Amino acid sequence: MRRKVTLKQIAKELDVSISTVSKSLRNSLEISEDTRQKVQAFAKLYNYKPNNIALSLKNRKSKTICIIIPEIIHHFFATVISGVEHVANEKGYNVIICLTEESFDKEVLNMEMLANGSIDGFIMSLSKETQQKMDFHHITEVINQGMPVVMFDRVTNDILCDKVIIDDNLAAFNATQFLIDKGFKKIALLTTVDYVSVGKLRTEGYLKALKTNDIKSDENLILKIEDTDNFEHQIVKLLENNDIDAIFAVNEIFAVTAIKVASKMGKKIPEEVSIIGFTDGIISKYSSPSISTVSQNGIKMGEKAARMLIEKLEIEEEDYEEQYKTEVIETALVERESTIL
Amino acid sequence: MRRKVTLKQIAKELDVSISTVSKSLRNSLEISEDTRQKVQAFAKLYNYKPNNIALSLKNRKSKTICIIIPEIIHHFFATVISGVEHVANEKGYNVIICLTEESFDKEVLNMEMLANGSIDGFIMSLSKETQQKMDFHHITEVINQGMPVVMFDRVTNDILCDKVIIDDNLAAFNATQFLIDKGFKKIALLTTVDYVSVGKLRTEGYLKALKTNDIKSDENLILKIEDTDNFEHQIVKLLENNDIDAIFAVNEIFAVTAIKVASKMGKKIPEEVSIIGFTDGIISKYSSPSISTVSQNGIKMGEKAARMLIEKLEIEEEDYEEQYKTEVIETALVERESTIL
DNA sequence: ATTAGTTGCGAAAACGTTTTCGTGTTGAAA
DNA sequence: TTTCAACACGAAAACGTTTTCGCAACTAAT
Repeated sequence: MRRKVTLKQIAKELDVSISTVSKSLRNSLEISEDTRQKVQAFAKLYNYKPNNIALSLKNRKSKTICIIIPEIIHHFFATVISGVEHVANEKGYNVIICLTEESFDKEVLNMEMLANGSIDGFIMSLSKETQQKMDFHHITEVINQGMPVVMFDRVTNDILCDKVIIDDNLAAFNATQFLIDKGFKKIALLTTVDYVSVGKLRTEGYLKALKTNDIKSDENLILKIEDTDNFEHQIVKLLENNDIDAIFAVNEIFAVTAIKVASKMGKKIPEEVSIIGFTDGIISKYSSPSISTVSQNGIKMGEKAARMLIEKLEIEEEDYEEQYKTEVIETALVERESTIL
Repeated sequence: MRRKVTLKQIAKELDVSISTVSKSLRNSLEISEDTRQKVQAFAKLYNYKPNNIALSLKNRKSKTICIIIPEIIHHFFATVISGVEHVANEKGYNVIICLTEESFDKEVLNMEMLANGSIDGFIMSLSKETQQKMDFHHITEVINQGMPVVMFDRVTNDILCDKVIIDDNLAAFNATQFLIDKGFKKIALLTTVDYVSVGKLRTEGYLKALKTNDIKSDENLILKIEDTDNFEHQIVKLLENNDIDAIFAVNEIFAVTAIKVASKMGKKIPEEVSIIGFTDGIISKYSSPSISTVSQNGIKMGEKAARMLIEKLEIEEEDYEEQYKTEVIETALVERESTIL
């Protein structure tokens, strides 16, 4: 169990200075061919690798970025991480992940912990609690310190920074229009409470589609689910009390649960009720029937976010100009069994 | 956009030495009440936070651990991360994730990149390619440098280190026995190729259960799936050519695919074929019918692994004794619709 | 033989901490 | 008045790098 070898040790061993060793290893022309070879051979033998921490301190950058997400269990977030990791690796960056578990405090804590030199920038999606509180001081603070932040998916207009989103409103509009085009009129909406930014936007898209097609929206057909633990009975009620053609759900879980509930009530899918979901994850793919859905490409979002962040990081100080972009990732409608009659 | 304030700057501003500032902030008794208060007030005002990198360099530990997994998209691995993250956070550690995408080279690269001071220890699950190659030199090297490694799930006997596993053999035995107890005799097995350690163990458990119950194992009922992209037709053949009672699948994807295929062939589940899977993820839960499964608690595995690693990290050098444990996490059989007649 | 230019290397600073040790000042005891 | 503690603080080393600068020694040109 030998400890890692350092420049100092090599220098001592070969009876030269630390500078000489360092320069030799970086192939500096200052050093004679002879010494260079000697040092390099020795370094190779002892498997010398420069200490990253020391480099980080010297260069004042850690070549590490942090991605903060609410839950890793959600397939969508996992795909985003995957995209981030991919680009980061390619560019020589490491990725630290932090999970907020939808808690404001954990979000703040994580950012404060890491904003002290450990990382060069953040990629983040807001926790529910943060969105509810509308308290973004921790993010402002980090940005003020000159650390770039890229937000994705769950973003806020209150913060000026780069963002990667999908057009939730439009995607929801399209999904609803898709159902309308199939001839459905009584379309239910399973959505979240309004403070979840994407939920709200998707609800608006749904309403817009109805309006555009002169269909009166019906309060009774809209279910805003707050507690994601136990909402089956709410769906049961919705289906019992209304004569429904189709359902648009703003996420996979809502969609697949609707299928389960409807099936149990004896309603055939898609024959009696068509269903379309949001987020193209494994649930939609493997459900029976498989679920038509708005596909939001998490990998692409992650890749884009990472590219934007790293670009900001590698800009020279003097060339820096404060300018923020919001990139919109295309969504697509994936049709599967749940809407094919 | 002011840069982070350092001890040096505070010292200059207040016209004291760096030492005095440092000591004041750490409430050293050496410093007079007066100066202490002055410094602390100033530090608070400027929101001073010590630079983590500098601390890491000084203390020669980064308070960061790395988890290396093949794919984050797999729900099981995501749950493990979640467990690791939880414990790590609790103990004041950060978590870096690395994805190998089942590639040996990426696994080696990741470990080499981080083993140079960036992190204090590894938690890892082997990539498929590594298991196939049986080349573990990168892991040995890291361990020889005195860096603790904890392996989980996909482990190898060739490396001496702490491990967290489930008893794959026993769990598979139990699952098979469960089917046998229900009266099934023609039980098919959907498994992986043998070099995937857990696949092999589960296959052995299945075979043992058959043997124990004096059921002759039948080559034709065992499907070893290599290419996970396109194996539906193999399952179709299996079902067509054999009269099968039940299926034991070594993962969720195989299980849910079997259900889909069987349903399409007009076989009712569970009435005509019972199915039991492995890994209690969202697919099993939300599938229709929902899938009975061997639940391996990823969160617990992650937590355990993190605890073991951190314990090793915080042991004093002198008290260190080389001793490795292998912890076995309990599995449970979760019965759902796919086996309830 | 003096000067100028090259070559090869080392000293030292810097990144931001913590900590050990030393030192000057004060007040009290001898 | 001398001596000694106690007190309050600063200098410097250390963690492991990279890089700038300076300085010898040598070569070549005048």
